Amino acid sequence: MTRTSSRTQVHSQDCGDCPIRHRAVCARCESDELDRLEQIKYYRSFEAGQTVVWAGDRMDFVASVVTGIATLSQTMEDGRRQMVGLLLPSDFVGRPGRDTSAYDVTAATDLVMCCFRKKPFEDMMLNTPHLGQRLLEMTLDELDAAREWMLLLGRKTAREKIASLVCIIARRDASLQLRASDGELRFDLPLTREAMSEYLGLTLETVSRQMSALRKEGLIVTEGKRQIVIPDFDRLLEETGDDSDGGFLI
Amino acid sequence: MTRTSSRTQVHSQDCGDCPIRHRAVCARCESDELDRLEQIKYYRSFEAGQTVVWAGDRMDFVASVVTGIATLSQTMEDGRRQMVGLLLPSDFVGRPGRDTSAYDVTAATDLVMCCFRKKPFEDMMLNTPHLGQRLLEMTLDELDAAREWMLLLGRKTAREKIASLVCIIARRDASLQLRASDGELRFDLPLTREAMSEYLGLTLETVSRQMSALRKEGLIVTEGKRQIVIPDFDRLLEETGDDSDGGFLI
DNA sequence: CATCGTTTTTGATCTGCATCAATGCGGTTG
DNA sequence: CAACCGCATTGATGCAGATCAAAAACGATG
Repeated sequence: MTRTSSRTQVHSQDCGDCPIRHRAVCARCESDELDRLEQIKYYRSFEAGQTVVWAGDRMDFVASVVTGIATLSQTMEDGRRQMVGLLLPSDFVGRPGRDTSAYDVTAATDLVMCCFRKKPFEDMMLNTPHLGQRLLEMTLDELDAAREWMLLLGRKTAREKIASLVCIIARRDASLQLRASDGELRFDLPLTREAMSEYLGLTLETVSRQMSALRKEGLIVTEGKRQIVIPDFDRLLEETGDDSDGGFLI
Repeated sequence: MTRTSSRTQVHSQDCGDCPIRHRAVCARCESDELDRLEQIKYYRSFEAGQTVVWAGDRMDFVASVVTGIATLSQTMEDGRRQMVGLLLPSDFVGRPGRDTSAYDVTAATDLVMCCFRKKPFEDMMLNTPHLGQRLLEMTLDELDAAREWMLLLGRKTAREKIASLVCIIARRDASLQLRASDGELRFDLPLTREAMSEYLGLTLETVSRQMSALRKEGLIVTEGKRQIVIPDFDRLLEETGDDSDGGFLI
């Protein structure tokens, strides 16, 4: 299966404070529309751990992540939590046409979001076709990501889940990072063990144990608090259970 | 959390052979666009068990389910399978802007699909805003469903998974079925134990055992091959682990 | 109606991950 | 520097669901 997700291709052209992430598309929008966007946008900052909105709360804006990481999570009555969205810079939050959040939105790291009041944003969508088209494309990408995630949750072992997550972060982060000549890959893993466990449908103890196992086997190296080095990306990939081709790497 | 999914509201207005499912929206499209749609559409039938397309295969059409049930599945190298989409009549298949299928598409029951050659369909999307808007809305609904599904896969027990699936099918099917006066709900469960296990991330043995357990406790009654009766829907709902309000029932 | 293939049920056993519990490790604060 | 806090690691044990295996139910077919 060759999965040429447009997510990856677009990523290198991101513009953090553009609501629709893809500079090439924005440039095609009429300039007065862009001006109007400028007028209705504002920034909000959050500290790591803070909640942006709770599931069920009124949410009268849509937004895109400028810097940091936000998560979407669902919680069951008894407290069991499952992350259902991981938002990196340039990712979009919020659903046009709905006025309450369906998920807890949380700042996993210090976070800056670029917000747009929802009503004006929706109005603009009506007469700016590119906006809707771009949003559709992004939503389809997210749906693909969600389905990949479902395979992970439903069928992968703990070890495969961990390897997959590390590879996913590495891929999404790597465009911004340097890659050493020998294929070594160095980047930040900005999630706590607990956040990782919520992403993977595991307990944090299992996450910790499996991280230790991968470390002992030399598949990953941890440097300091959150910095991670992957000496051989392809070898780690083999632990994910995914198709070896994968369609695209980095 | 009140989840007023537009999926449910729209459902009662479905038109099976309309590509975009919602008659009220279609009616707003200019009639010559509708005519052109008519010209490029054609029907395909499949028997239960047949594969519509394999992951990675060329897919030069988009389609909507007319009758029957189709599934989207991902397969790992060693054969582990996870269902990632369950398509009932009026649901949409295929991604504009991608020419290979990312998933195995399979007929879970006898199936009729209404297909549109992709190129003309994409052309038409460009100058029929409503088409894109409707598609965006449907994709957002699917994303919400996928995220609900992720919670099920990552955090629910086998028992909760089974109860959830039965309730999901009951809800989606129920609009077409009769509901007895005493709150009893009778409908078809058109999935094999294996298909259920692929949906839920379980083995078919576990599915069978948990179905038996629910049957013994009187939460469900099976009549003949695939007919299911839920004597008390609310009581079954309590077994799903979901918020008791749920936002919307049936 | 007997036979056969498919699907489902049930049983016995095993195991991967959860659970419960304690210890370690920086980083921050008084 | 000591005390403390949040986070991570490691250990001991239990259990839900997987696995392996067999029998039963059901429908189709000659």
